[in-house]
Amino acid sequence: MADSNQQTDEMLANERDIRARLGDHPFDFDSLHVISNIYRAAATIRRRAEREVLADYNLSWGGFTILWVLWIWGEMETANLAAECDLAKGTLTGMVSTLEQRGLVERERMANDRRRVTVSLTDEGLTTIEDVFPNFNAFEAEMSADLDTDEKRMAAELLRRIITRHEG
Amino acid sequence: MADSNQQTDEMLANERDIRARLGDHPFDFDSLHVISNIYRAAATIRRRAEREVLADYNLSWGGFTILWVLWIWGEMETANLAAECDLAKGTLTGMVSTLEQRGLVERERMANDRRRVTVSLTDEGLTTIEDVFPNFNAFEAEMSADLDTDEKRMAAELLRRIITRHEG
DNA sequence: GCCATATCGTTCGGTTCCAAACTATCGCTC
DNA sequence: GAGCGATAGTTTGGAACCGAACGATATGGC
Repeated sequence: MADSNQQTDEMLANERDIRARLGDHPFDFDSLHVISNIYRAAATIRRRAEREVLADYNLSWGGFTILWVLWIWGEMETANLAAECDLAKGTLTGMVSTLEQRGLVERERMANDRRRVTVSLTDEGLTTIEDVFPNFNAFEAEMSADLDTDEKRMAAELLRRIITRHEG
Repeated sequence: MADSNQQTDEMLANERDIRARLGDHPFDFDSLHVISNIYRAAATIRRRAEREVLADYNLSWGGFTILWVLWIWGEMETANLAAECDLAKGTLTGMVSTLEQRGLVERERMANDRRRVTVSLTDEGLTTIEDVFPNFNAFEAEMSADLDTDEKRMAAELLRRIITRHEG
């Protein structure tokens, strides 16, 4: 009992010390909150998407993204596909292999440059993404339902400024 | 050459088909762009943070987050720490073990309930996070440097609305 | 033509992460 | 006070992911 109180006292003292320590320095809390909220929102979105939408189709976030990009852009070289999906090329190789084994995409080595490989949707891949995407888009709408249209566009624009500054 | 043109033609035709297919349905592009930009921004931020800031201290994003949370909040039970770090509790176990082996945090089984475990910073963990955090915060500022203060607060608020709706 | 260099995709080793199964402990009920 | 749900942390199995090293192919200079 006395032990437990002592623990609590120590904890409170610790917290005061720590807050004082943080207060000492002119940290940039506005930047901190933007960055940490971006990360937390992304993690929440991904977990929920995989559980509530993609699990029904046995797709991971990355697998879905690959199908989506191939759907929008058509046949693509591996390097471009990796860039578009925002994945390391080594990561992409494995995931494309998985999708290929499941018959959703196919690889083809280019005739004029044998180093290059293109990836494209199979018929089954096409029907899959056509099936998944409406559900995924409904999920996206639900996730952002507390924002009105202007706010969504604002958020997208602010994020775009962060992304493009640091990718280009 | 004719082969290459044929490929290009096929690709263009594919793209037209696909765009037409997308155009057929009333998809919610505003929601789509918010969600995909959140995810892409988060991935960019994490990769750069790990490479440019955390690698010097041999910390992963998750490891850094644990140290940071313990710094701010002091000694915490495992379950609360997992929630605060936005990690599955099983994930936390492994990462705390790693940090413990490196002498940055320590575990203690609670006396009044032997199931519970508290985690806290060691002295070395404290000096580490005191050393890392200013650099990390500078990195956060750099990542969001194209946003002015109002825009940062706006972005943080919009993201908070997405997070809280779907975590609470 | 031939070697040096650059550029593809893949492979490899390691970490992060989750969900589900498991173990140990607690608290409640009879 | 013995059993039986509930709860806390750990273990397990597997996927995703990165960076670096690798092998194969193309290209340019000599």
